[in-house]
Amino acid sequence: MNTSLSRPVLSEAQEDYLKQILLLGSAPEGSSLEHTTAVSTQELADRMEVKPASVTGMLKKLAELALVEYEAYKGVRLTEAGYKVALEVLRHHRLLETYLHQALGYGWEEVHAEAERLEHHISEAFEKRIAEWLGHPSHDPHGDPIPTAELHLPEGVPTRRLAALEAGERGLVARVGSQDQDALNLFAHLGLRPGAQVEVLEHMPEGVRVRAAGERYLLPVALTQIVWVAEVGG
Amino acid sequence: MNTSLSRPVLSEAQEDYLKQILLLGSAPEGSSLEHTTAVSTQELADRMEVKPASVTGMLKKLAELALVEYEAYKGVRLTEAGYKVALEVLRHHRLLETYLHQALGYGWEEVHAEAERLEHHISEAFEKRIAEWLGHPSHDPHGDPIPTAELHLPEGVPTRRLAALEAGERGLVARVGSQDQDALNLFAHLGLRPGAQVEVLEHMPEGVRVRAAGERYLLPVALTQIVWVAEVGG
DNA sequence: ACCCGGTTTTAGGTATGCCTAAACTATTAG
DNA sequence: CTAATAGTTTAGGCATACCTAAAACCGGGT
Repeated sequence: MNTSLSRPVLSEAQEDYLKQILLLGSAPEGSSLEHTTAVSTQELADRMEVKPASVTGMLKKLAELALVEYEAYKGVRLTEAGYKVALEVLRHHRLLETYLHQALGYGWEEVHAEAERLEHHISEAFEKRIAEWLGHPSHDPHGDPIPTAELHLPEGVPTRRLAALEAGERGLVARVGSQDQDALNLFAHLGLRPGAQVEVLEHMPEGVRVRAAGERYLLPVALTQIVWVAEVGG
Repeated sequence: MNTSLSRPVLSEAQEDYLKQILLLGSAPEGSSLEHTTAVSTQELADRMEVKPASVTGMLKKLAELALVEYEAYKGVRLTEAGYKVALEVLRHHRLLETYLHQALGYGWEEVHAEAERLEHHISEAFEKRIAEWLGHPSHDPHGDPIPTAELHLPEGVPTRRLAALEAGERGLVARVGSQDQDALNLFAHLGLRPGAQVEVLEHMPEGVRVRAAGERYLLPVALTQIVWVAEVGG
């Protein structure tokens, strides 16, 4: 009954590369392999905190395994097989984040680092048990979609960046798309979490004045690019 | 607030060696560093499923880190520092086993493999949260004692091997001390789990006739050495 | 058309943790 | 007391996954 008979055993590093190629190559709301773009060596090197030369080496290895299509000087794309692996890793990650939050009381801003380490080490049995415990959730605590057991990414409701709201508009935080711990801590502190209501009060040169959790803040522009907002009634 | 400031970052392999040196060097009921015996290269090689040459190499490295005392041809012992690390790993392992059993519904015979992989990858925060969720348990699902947060091994009630009971004697299974999955599966199947009552019916050349969970079995001698039994009323 | 600077790749090196094969040590049997 | 044998260590290799330094590429601006 093992449905992933064909899955070769990959190293932690290899899984991480595939996951990052997926994340970097996907549009913020993209969901299928066809909608991904090629990812550069540099981008990967930055994200993985590794030198570009190391990335080149790994990409060659992944290309040999037919998990990516790689042409020198032109960036990488996932193959169908590589996409599957990336989604599996992403499913582990996001299920773990959700479980840590719901079952163990971690703050939504704390779950990333722990999940990052565990995602490569849990069995399919573990994945299944936490998914069942959670009732097969569709989104993690950051608002990111969790790939299904069949490895499809659920479509989300339409969202816009917080930066794109006009003064006076309100919305519900749908997703906080940051990997940066400091930014997450700040958002958590401000009560700007998925599910919360926000209102844009005013656009200023240094940022955006918003109201969230009953308080007003001036949010630097960079941070308003990271928060995705859905219609209030939607 | 980090209480383990001094703890150097060790590799997974190094942690595993330290753990096995502790387990192999401890008497079945032993609990302090003074009561441990030296462990041979061969024993370690067998347990870790690795060649003796590899063990020698690792022991040299651990000796340099002052985690073990090692003299060529004479086996290894843990130092105070190595003992601490080993207990920490053991605590992670046994807490995880307990958590998998209690919180996620794993069978007591299934938890070992999953815990084995996860023990090296959980944070102190994770350890703390599952310990709290479990109410700071003193024993894992196999009946093995869990080192406390302060890294002391709790004393157990006195136990004897099932093999040592006279015909007609009864007792409570206190501990099933096996790492072998097949043996565990068998015990689980027979209902011979920690907490269950057993009675020795008869000693025979090929094994011991016992009654457990209302049924009678002939248990091979080797397996009766693995099961530890406490007084019924004790 | 060409040059410059950033990006990417090549070449060569490190550390870990395992392997095999061969040399060595210790202990036990005769 | 020596010789066989079981246990151990040394020597030399391999794969992974990183690194630095230097060479190769490529696209934009003049």
